[in-house]
Amino acid sequence: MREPTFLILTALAGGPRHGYGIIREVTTLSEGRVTLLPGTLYTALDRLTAQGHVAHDRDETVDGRLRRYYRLTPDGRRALEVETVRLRQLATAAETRLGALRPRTA
Amino acid sequence: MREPTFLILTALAGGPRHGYGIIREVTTLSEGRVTLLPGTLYTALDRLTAQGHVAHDRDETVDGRLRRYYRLTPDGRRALEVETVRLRQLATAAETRLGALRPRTA
DNA sequence: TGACCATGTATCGATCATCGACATATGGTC
DNA sequence: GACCATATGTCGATGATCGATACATGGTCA
Repeated sequence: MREPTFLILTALAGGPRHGYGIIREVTTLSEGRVTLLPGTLYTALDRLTAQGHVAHDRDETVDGRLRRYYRLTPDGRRALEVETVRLRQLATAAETRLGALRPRTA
Repeated sequence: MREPTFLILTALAGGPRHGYGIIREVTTLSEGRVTLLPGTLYTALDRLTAQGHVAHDRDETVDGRLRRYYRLTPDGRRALEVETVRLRQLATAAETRLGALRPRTA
């Protein structure tokens, strides 16, 4: 799973959101580092829906504009949990090796 | 940066290694989860060398077999550090949202 | 009035790291 | 003689992401 997909699932872990809302949430939770492109988001949502990680929630119309909401499925939540553990293990493994060769300054 | 590339840099953060040594080291540090394929490893090493993240270290011949060693450059070390921080931030962001909706059992 | 921006969903070709299979060679074991 | 571990390398296919584009609404600003 790549970063944009991970961030989409993370955004939905905070509750159902519509596409554009996911884009803004991902910008926020990545601290401005990642700006989701429409092409990435909507193809990812289609793929995640087909995989059962995400489900269509409801449609709303606000000010004449459609909002299509998505939510994380129990399956998607599990996938995100597994992925989170993986990322933490990777970070720890790298930190161990980086730290071993570079003694602390203080 | 994707997982195989990250693991290659992490393996080299422990000191210079030759290709096959990297494959075994990656298997170890990923706890058996990732087995690097030759196609992934050697194209990645070429790419990382061109990017300046990795450099050719030395060649050895052991039992009639060539060993081509690579090492992490200061640039590669910095890239790995940046990437590690990124992974940790991603994991933390996800854990916050996962935890918020699923109260602790104890 | 017209330009521009934020909101909102959607498609499509290009890019590029990885995958999977294959090639080639040596040395040891069964 | 077959097979496996060691060791480096190429090549076509796959697939998520990128970048551009399209289209529609409502608000602001000149």
